[in-house]
Amino acid sequence: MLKLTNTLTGQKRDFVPLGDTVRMYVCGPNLYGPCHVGHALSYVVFDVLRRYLEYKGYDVRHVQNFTDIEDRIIELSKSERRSIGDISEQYIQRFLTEMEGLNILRANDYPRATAYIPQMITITQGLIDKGLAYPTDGDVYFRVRAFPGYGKLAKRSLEEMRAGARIEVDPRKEDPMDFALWKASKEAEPAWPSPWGMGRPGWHIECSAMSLTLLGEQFDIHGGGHDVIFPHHENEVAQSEGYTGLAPVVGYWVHNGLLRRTESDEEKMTRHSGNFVSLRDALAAHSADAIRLFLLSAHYRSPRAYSEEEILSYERAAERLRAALEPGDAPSGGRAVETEGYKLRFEAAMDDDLNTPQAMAVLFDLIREVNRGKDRGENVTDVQGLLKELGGVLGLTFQSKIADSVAAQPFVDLLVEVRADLRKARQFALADSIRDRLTKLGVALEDTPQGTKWKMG
RNA sequence: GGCGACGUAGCCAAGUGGUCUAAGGCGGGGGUCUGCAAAACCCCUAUUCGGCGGUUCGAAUCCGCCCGUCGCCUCCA
Repeated sequence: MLKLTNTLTGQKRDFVPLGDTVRMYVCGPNLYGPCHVGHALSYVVFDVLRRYLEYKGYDVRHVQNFTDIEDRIIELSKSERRSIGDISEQYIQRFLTEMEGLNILRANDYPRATAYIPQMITITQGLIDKGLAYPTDGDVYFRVRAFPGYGKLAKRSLEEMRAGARIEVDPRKEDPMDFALWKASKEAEPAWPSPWGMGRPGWHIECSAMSLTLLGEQFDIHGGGHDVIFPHHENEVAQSEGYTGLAPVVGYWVHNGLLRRTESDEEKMTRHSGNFVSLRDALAAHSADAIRLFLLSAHYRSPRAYSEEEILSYERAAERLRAALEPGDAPSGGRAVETEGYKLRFEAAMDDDLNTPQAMAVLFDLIREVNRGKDRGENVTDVQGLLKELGGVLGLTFQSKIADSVAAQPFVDLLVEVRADLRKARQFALADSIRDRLTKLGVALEDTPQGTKWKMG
């Protein structure tokens, strides 16, 4: 039985979906810039959650939003004199390419905020009607003190938050913690007609509108980074539960820990500070498997530091994984290796709030089992099958980053053949010299009883 | 200042009351195999879990204090 930690209750509990299909909403990116590895951590974590749910036999409906209307996109649009649609389209394409590069499964829906303006207006009006929101000068604010549970997700009282407020208080707000559902449009900004005049939505309302529309008034999982608990998700709870009168809106709030840029930096990655490693750069330098193994090597709720060196160490581990899946040359039908125990261990680890470090340990034990079986001349197809299946739950591709250069292939083959003749003639000095030179060029040779194998990378 | 996490080998990281003289990865050392390598396999690499006290028959795991680090407190995955 899968257990998940719910941020709202702070407790790890059995995962029981509300219906036949698991409904999962994951906070997606603001489209004002490229994604970084911190985003990748979050999306990989929820990709693994989805894959594991599907492995366990659930149907999963996975929705991830695109925020295409927000202060920063508007700023960018002004400074670059491009339309919001143009900018968001560019970053959506880049996002999808990078997700594919990381082997993250496509969500069932990628709703864009601007496509849900009518729903946001409906919810906003509904909250006004219930006395949970009030319009002022074309803005509409949520009235936090009218919502009794405000602060329950972030586990903070209104008093505590008011005391720590570090932003100048807008005098039109009834309470400093009241937040905008709708903002009156300023000059030269995108705007939509509403009962309160031309304007645009606040940031938080989009997720309420899209999740309620696409997943229903109550759904199973809502994911995102730890930094988005307050105010974003806190406000979403207030909006959604305030509007529908149903609680909880989300069965399991799941939040991943944040990624820092480096050990020495001691600061989380953020785009606005420029303190980040772009996902594109990471993908250019490393295989998807190495990046995924690195991101999954700590529990998803732990904060991490990005480390090239560490990813490189997982590059080697990923290479062992690939090698283990190469067919053994033992006659088929030999003694098969027992696999059931490994499968159970893997499931027990994943059931325990997605303990991916432990699940990875099972994978590495399986690799050893495969290699041992190969050495003994046993039939390892079953173990390899399990390794591939469980690795697949973690979204591993078993592909190396650098595809062997097709053009160079015949020349390498030629050198390897020449070297084989030299070895036969016991001309070892020359043979070794060829091997050394090839090694320096990035071609690794391996002499096996079946002949010499080589690979690039 | 308030709230919440965390501190385990050279590095990363699981484990949260007895099976822990602590998983797994990377790195390092030795061995088997090999013409020599590589890969693979085998063995070794924390009697100890930030420090000091306490609870308990028993603590890395619970409690208290201290030291250090991080996150949130309307930009944020």
